[in-house]
Amino acid sequence: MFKLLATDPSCKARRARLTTAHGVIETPAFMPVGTQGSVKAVSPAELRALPAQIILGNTYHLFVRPGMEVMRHFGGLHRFMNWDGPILTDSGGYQIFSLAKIRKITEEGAQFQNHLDGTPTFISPEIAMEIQSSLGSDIAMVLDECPPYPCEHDYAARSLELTARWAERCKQALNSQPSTLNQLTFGIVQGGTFEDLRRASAEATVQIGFDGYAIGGVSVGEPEPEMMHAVEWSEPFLPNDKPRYVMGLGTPPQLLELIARGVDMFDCVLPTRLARNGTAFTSGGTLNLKNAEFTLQKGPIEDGCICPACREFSRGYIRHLLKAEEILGLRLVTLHNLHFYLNLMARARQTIEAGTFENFRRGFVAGFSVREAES
RNA sequence: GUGGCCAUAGCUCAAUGGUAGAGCCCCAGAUUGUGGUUCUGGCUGUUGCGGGUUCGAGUCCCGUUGGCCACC
Repeated sequence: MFKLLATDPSCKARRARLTTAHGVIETPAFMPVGTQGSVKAVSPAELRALPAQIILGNTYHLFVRPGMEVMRHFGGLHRFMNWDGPILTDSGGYQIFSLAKIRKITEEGAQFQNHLDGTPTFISPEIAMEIQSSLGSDIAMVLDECPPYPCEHDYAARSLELTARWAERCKQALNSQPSTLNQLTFGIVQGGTFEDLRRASAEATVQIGFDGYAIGGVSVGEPEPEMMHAVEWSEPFLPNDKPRYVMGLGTPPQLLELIARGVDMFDCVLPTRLARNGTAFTSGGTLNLKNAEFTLQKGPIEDGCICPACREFSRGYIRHLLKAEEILGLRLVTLHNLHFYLNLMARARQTIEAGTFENFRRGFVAGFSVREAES
């Protein structure tokens, strides 16, 4: 169930509410990534406190480890990891891109030599749906092929057609699985960086009919303008009354730019991954907290921030933890970065409701670049 | 006291008598449906000290200082 609550008068930004089996998601929403049944370095209790509304899991990764026998034994991913909120599971399509060296694509599906021990691992559209059903996913993603950048028009065209045929098979598989009645399923638009192919892919995916639509095949190495075009060329052909989800994005300014282009949902590893490498997000841009300039700084990562790291600890202490490779360091920066992303979405929701989103977006984007411009 | 081995970047160590290097540390940068990873740059030297041989010495010779080992 997806309900539009407000739209911005001067851009395509939407304020909406998506209802899933494990709860409601207020959009625009950011979804922390928990590939292996864990948002790296933080507990479900900490996620709830941030507050995260929904998290991601990954079909491919959970399929190879711990495997579906374990998952079914524990009654699904929610119970296994003790997260009772909504979970969206990526289908493994991205691994077709990221693990390109160890997989082969056929009409039937994707054959991997799994990345842990080389065991042959086959994921078809039907298997992807079955796995996500076993995981107890609230939002399942169809299996797609995510082609790399650059990608020739001809390959992108054949790829999106394969993705559409796989989407159709996912839909058929769902219809024969009564256990997935409470599960939402999203289709995925591909089409590379080509306007005609983005439209063709969007129309083909909408034709099949899903509970929501993702725009995939972005953040695969293309320049930012190409990425924005890929979204702009897909969005007009997606129904207004279904959620739109751009997969794998992005930086804080990118999220606001994409919200302005009509996107409702995001996931991205940047806040969690960069945190583990010592980079913190602030309204002025990113800080590499390992840098020597922070050694003696007593203030928080960001003034006024109410996250667990900023409430209690100084930049200098967190820098020390990071340099000393103390686990607490990357936990604190992860909590801060996730709070930053989630708070950014909360402010987007507030300003869309208030009709001031465009003003907020312009101000934030300008402020975020200040630091980069100075250096 | 005698004999032997050793001494090169902050650390651990390379370098036929022929432009003193590597790894780690340190200082920066990259990272977008996961990558605590990895990658890319950068800084760093009276080769313990003093002589000598040589066109040329980290390298060979003499002395000296310090460390380690063995033996009286």
